[in-house]
Amino acid sequence: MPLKKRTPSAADQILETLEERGYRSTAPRRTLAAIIGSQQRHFTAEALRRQLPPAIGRATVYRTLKILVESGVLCRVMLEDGDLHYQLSHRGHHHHLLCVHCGASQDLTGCDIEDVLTATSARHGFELSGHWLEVYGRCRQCAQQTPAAA
Amino acid sequence: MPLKKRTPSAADQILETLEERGYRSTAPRRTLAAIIGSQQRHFTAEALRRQLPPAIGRATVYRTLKILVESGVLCRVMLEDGDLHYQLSHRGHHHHLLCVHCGASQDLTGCDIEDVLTATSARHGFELSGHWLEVYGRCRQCAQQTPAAA
DNA sequence: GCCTAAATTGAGACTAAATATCACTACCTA
DNA sequence: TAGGTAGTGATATTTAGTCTCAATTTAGGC
Repeated sequence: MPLKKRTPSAADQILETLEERGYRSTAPRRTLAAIIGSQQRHFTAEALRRQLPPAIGRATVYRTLKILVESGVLCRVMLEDGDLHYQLSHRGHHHHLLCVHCGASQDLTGCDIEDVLTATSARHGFELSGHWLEVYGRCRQCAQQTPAAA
Repeated sequence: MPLKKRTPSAADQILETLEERGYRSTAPRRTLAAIIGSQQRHFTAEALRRQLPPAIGRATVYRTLKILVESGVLCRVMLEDGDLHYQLSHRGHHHHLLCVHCGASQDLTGCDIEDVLTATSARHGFELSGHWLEVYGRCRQCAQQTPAAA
């Protein structure tokens, strides 16, 4: 890839991806990109909207989120309570280790779960086409801070 | 399996579990149990409600479903499109193989996924507490009927 | 810079799923 | 069979999201 003057911010990268995909660069999208790029955690659509200037309509938020998920910029995270959140994706198929204590999330890639799944499904005569996995627990830090029970 | 005087119906088993847990046997619950016991597939709360006499209020349906999930009678199934369904649980922690073609679901137990998960999480310093896995694909029958593509 | 077609936007109506409230009712045990 | 309590259901409300459509904005050719 070509050398850039400075490391592109997350927001820049988001806008770039949209452009590559033929989406126009608009003011609302630039705002969205900036706010999304600044998120430290996974977030819900509504939580995001609350951080946005009210001039940006609900429809735009949901439309943009959908586009960003399709484009691989964001991925959807299902919390233990069924809440659907979003977070910046680090590309490719992966799963999340979600800390139920502090809310941090860590990507889980290159693991052998896929293989196990394929094999197990085959045993059941199933032709695997996809799966959804979320793993809940406590991250290293939280586990240390609150030793045994919750 | 042991021979019983008569096999208790699914509905009976549901009511029994509720009683064990200290819930009262009421007319609405008996109706619910009968209908739930007769389901051939996973179902949504609203689909269930449509099969119920309209005299049974929405609140009762949702309340009862919640109780039944807590009691382990039902388990929640997340469909690929994000729809939350319920189905009779065969006890214990398990996952589902969901056929995206015919909607059938098959339990996935005694597989080695848990071990892989535990090991992988540990590598990340994670203390695993739970996970959610749904597997999508096509069951043996559907795979045979529609050979290659969808 | 100007112009236009096409993409995008946002207000707001609408839907669907689910929860909350609360007066009333039915259960069941003493 | 009386009475305290669990349970119920009508209804309002919340939440999360989609849809519509007129008005606006953008990209790109001139």
